Amino acid sequence: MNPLIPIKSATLSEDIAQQLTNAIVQGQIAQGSKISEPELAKQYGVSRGPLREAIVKLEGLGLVTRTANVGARVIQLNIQDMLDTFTMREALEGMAARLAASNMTQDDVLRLTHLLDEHQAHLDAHKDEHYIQQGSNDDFHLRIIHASGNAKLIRLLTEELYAVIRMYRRHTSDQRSDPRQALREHRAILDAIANHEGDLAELLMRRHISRASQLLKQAMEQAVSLPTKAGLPIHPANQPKQ
Amino acid sequence: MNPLIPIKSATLSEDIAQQLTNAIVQGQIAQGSKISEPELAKQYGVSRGPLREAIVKLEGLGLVTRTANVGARVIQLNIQDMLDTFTMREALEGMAARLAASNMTQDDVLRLTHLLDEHQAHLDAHKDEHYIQQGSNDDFHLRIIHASGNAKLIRLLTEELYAVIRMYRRHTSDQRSDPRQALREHRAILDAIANHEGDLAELLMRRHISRASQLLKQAMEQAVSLPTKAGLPIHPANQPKQ
DNA sequence: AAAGAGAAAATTGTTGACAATCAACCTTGT
DNA sequence: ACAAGGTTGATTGTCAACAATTTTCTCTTT
Repeated sequence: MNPLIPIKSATLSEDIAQQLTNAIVQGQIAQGSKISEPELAKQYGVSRGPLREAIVKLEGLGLVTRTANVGARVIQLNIQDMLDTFTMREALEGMAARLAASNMTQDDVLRLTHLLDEHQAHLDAHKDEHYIQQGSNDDFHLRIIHASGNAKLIRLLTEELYAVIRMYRRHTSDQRSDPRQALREHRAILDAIANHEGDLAELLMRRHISRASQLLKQAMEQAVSLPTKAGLPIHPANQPKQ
Repeated sequence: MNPLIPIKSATLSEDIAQQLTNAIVQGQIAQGSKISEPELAKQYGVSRGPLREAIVKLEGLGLVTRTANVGARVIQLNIQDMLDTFTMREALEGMAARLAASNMTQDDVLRLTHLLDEHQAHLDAHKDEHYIQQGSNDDFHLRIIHASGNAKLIRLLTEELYAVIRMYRRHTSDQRSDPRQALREHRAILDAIANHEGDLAELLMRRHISRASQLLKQAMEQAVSLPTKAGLPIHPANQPKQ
């Protein structure tokens, strides 16, 4: 289905890790399903060596769990884990906002303001399309994170945690999220940063993420009470255990 | 030098990862030195397969950096990375303290109080031996972290970050750290938790860690101005590049 | 003698085969 | 009929050899 498509990086194992990550985040490999090494190896046209390395990496990213002599399974999204993850995100992105308030120059702030203006314009033009907003929502957060100037923090948030976060957002079609409210909150955060008010920036970022987490929670609670949603097919053979 | 010693876990790769982690944290493998797959494989008496998996895991832990077709090197400790790491720790353990303030029962608090009393007694008995205090210092922090009840936070702090943190503490013999002061701060944090004052507990934990980070920074600044310290041997063949 | 190009050695990336473990099925006994 | 035990099949863990890339050394040239 996905036999060695586009991006060729230096090593096969990196490629596979990338592709597997995307496949899992986008739900092409169902959550809770088993990862069969021979099957995937054949599918991607590589041997089991690089594939195993990729799986080990995914385990580090928290996308799969491995048990010795049994194999790897894609994680099963659930409310508690989501809340736990977003609480961590609160702490980390809150700190990022605080640091950004110290680091960002007038120019940086101006560029971010323009970005938010674009979001506003885009919002006015396309009244309903929430999903496109998703990407720009990320944009703002990623900019703040990078503006923190903390290399370790950047790596943790953008390379290790974001895969799971995106997975949660993607699999729960949070239609209830209000892009205009989010934009207002973004502006408030940016204001605090522009005034170098680290405390306030952190507080606002935390509230912003906390609110998003509550919305996601409601969406997930509604989802479980509903029949299995489309887009989340569970193949009989891959069914989660127990 | 370390050919397959004690702990046998389910899989070779896990063993090796564990042993390599210890060897790096304890400085038996010098920072900045190259990791030779054939050499280590022979040393541990395994083939290169499991060894490579272990190295991939260590890369996830941030203990080594890998470059394609070149190999892995142990990280090189430096002040900036230390500060970045401890800033993250501030955010995360601060949040852990806040959560602990909500979660811990009267009994939990009592048990932790006893632990701190033991530390006090130990301190009174052995006036000077800082290094033993190190372990008990960890104890307190680990207890708080676990008391947070946030599984993701626990995993991140205790399994992914602590190796590097321990490495920083071990390699910079921070004799300037004052165990009694640390103990006082621990008591203050615990007080806040006992009173369910999340805000205060977070604030105090942050200050506590920030202070430790400043002390470490001073120790590292002093260390670099000194000749190569004993316990950090750099073999000619393993010398860091450039 | 120094610098650069080229060849040789060593190391990493990848593969396919073998060994060990687990899961499912079948058989057997009560 | 059901439970327990063993057997078969498949999957994971490990190994040793091959391919590709990098590094080192040597030889040539200026």
